[in-house]
Amino acid sequence: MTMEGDDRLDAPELSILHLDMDSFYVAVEIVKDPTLTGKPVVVGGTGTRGVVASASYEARAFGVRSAMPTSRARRLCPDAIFIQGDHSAYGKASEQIHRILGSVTPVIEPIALDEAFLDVGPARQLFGSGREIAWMLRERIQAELDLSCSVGVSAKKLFAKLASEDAKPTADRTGTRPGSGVRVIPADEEIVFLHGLPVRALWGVGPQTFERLKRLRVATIGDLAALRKDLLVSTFGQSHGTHLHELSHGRDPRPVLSERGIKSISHEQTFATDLRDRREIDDAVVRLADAVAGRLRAAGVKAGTIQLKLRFGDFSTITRSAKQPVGIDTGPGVARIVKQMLDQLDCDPGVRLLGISGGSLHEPGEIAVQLQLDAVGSPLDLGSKSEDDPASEEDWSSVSETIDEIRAKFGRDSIGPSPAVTTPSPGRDLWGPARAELAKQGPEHSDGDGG
DNA sequence: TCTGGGGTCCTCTGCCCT
DNA sequence: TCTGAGGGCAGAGGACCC
Repeated sequence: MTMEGDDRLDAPELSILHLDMDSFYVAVEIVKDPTLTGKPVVVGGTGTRGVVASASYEARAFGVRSAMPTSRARRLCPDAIFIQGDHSAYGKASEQIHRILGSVTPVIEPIALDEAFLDVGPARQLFGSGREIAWMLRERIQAELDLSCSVGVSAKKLFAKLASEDAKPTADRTGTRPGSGVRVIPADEEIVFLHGLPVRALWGVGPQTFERLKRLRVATIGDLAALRKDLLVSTFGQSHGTHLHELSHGRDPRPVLSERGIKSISHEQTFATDLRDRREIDDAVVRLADAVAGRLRAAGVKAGTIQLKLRFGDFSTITRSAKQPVGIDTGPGVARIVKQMLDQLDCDPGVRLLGISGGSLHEPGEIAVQLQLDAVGSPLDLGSKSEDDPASEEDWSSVSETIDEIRAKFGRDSIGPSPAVTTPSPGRDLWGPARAELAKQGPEHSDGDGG
């Protein structure tokens, strides 16, 4: 089905697809409640400190954007319908989307719940050109899930990503306009397309880099390409400078990677009001540690490093991390390490956000324990076990297994350390302080399925 | 205007060792 | 024994992505 007179759009090298769902969270909410169709809808934290996770195009027409504080979104669009969000529903929709994608190619690189790169090179014989596969996927997702997406097609990830953005619907003060749905960028159009775009469109140019580029009088990617590589390297460092230089010239050799192992697992929570009482902070530590540990066990890994993140009332943020002699995957183990780090810090200014992350992940037994000649009094000295001894992690492991079994049967919040039971443990279905506010209302509002 | 949550990667800095 | 240079490593923080 080649478009007449333009075989370039079906060239065999155009096999990299970037699929991006259109205002995904809102779209899923509309499937759940079709009466929301055509209305300004905002998904995100509904508390005083939340931000917008996704906005319908009707809301975007009022200037509402992702990552915008919800308080501002409310001012811009007072009539918008604000929804806390239901991450489990988004996860299920994402699984269904990936099932459809997987029926076409096994080479899928998930970027987020609503976004993925695909290499459809091997699928061309069965399903046609990259452009034809893009339309087919788009139509199937619309027909089977009632969700809309935009697809970019190119020979490189860089252009596939920019093309999907170009194919998206748009919204501004003058109203909303549908996008093309699929955009193909053939090889001979790459540079013209690229150099006309604002430099902010480039992958890796965030607010900070954008400000520094502005000072170099760079507005478009074409302007960036005109700069010498050594200037970019001296301004942004070897890695980032080279990256910008290469991308600005359309060079992007990155393959679509279907296997991307997780490197860390984290949970963080912004509190409705800053915490000053150490007991309240410890309760939050226990909840977050329990959530992180649960996910570590679910992933079948242990953490070799535990990281603590604190954001204070003035928005200043610090991190502390501690390497562990033994892999950690239990809530009490994680909590003990974090509390030790907290003991060294001054929380008096008030803790706005607390985060816990497990890194240096490895399978149980993969690494292990760092051998020490002087084992007596070391973490390996099992003869001197105590609450604060990392070796007691072993004791908690069997308890944690039992907890996991009970949760599998009766729900996530059916059992856990007391702060995690009375307050829903952080999950992925609420944003921001709204969760904490909900938690304050009592256990009957727990988002688990009870027990 | 007032800034979420989850994750990755990079740079800088300080410490330790040779 | 002391000192400085340089490499390796880990911790902390920043920037970016969705």
